[in-house]
Amino acid sequence: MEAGTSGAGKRKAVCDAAIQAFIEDGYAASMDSIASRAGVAKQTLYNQFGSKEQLFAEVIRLNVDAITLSLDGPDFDLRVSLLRFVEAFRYRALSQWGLGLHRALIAEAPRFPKLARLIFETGPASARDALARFLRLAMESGQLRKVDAHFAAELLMSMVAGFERVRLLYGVKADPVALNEKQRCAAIVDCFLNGLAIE
Amino acid sequence: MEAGTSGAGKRKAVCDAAIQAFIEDGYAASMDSIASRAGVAKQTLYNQFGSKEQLFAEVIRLNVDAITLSLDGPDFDLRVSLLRFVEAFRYRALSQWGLGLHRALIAEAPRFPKLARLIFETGPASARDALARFLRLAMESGQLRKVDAHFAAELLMSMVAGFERVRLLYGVKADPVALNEKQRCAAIVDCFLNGLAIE
DNA sequence: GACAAAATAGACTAGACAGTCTAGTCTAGC
DNA sequence: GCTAGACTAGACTGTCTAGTCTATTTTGTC
Repeated sequence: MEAGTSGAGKRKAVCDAAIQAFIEDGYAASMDSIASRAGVAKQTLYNQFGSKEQLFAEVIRLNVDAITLSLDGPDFDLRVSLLRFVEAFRYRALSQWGLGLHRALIAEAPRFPKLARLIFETGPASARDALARFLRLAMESGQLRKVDAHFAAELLMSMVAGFERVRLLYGVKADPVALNEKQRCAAIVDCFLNGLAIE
Repeated sequence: MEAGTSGAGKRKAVCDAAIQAFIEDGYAASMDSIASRAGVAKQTLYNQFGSKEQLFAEVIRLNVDAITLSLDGPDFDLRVSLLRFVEAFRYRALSQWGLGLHRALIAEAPRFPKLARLIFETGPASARDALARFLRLAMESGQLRKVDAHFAAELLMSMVAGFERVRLLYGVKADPVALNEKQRCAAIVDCFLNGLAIE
C-alpha cells in the first residue's frame, strides 16, 4: 500500500496542498482547487476539517512556529550570535514562504482575530521574547547599554524585516546597486551594536 | 443646488466611500456596499469608473502620496529634523488609515502588480529617497558616518514601521509596559544616531 | 417650460464558490 | 468473501457578486 492513501496520509497531503494554495492565493484559494491539488475529493476536506475556516486555521497553525535559535549559551560572541539570528530571521521573513504566509494572515486578520493573535504570539512575539532574553544577558554582562530589552529586540527585528519586507510584499525587485544579503545583515548588526554600545 | 449632487461632486463622494470601504474590507468590499455608502446608484460607479479594478486603482492612487517633509534646509538640527520625520512617518504608517491601506494593497499586490509598483514608488520609496538625500547632506557635513544613504534611510523607516506595524496588522494591542509614542520615537532616533555616529 | 444629460431603483444575467448529497468504489480486518 | 468505514466523482443547492439593462426621475441649460 502506497503511503498516504488514507487517513493520516490524506490529511498530510491536504495540509500541504492547502498551505501552498493559501500562500499563493490567500484565503481566496477555493476548496475545489485545494482538493484537486491534493489529489483528493472535496468531500475529504470536509470529512477531515469540517469547514474552510477550520482548514485555514489548522494549516496556518501548523506552519508557524517560533524561531528557537541557540541564543542562550553563557559563553557567546555577541556579534556572531546576532548575525546568526539575523540571517535565520531574514530567511523566515523574506522567503517566498514567509512572505506568502504573512500576506495571507495580514489580509485575513480582521476576519480571524483570535487566530491572528495566536499566530502573532507563537511567531513574532515569541521570537522577540527569546531575543530579548538573550539581549538582557548581554546587557547584564556589560556588552550592551542597558535599555528596555523588548524594545531592543523589536528594533533589531524591524531592521531586518521592515522596509525590505514591504518592498517584497509589493512585488518590487531589489535595486541592483543595493547591498547583497550578507553585507546587509552585517551592516544591520553593526548598526544595532553601535546604537546600543556602552557610552 | 446642494454641493455634490452631480458630476464631480458625486465622484468625490464615491471616492470617499470607496477608500473607506477598501480600508475596512479590502478589495472584497462589494460595489453595492460602496454605492450605498456613497448614497449613489451602483450604475453611477460604472458610469464614473468603468469597473471595480479601475475604481480601486484610482482611489488607491489618490490616497497615496510621498511624505514631503521639510527636511532640506541647510541650517538644521539633525536630531530635531529626524524626530519630526519619524513622528510624521509613524502616523502615516500606523494610523488606522495607513494600516488599512497597507493591508488592502499587500493583499492585492499579486493581482495588481503594476499598481503595486506604482504605489511603492510614489509612497515608501519616494519617502526613502527624500530621507536619503537629507541623510547624505548630514554625512557630507560630518554629522553622520558615511554609509550608503539609501540603506540608512531604509533602516530608520524600518525601525519606525517594522515590528510594531506587524503587531497592529495582526490586531494585537500594545504591551501596557511598553514605551509610549514620544519615548519610542526618541529612542529610535537616538539609537539610529548612535548607530551611525562618527567613530 | 422644454430639452438633454445624468442619476436612480431595482430587476436581471452569468459565473464563482462553500457546502451537501448521492451512488458507487476501494481497503482492511475478519 | 463479507462488512464497515473511508474515499471518489460529480451533480446539486443556495448565496454572493460584478456587471448590464431598463424605465423613470432629477437636474442644469436655454
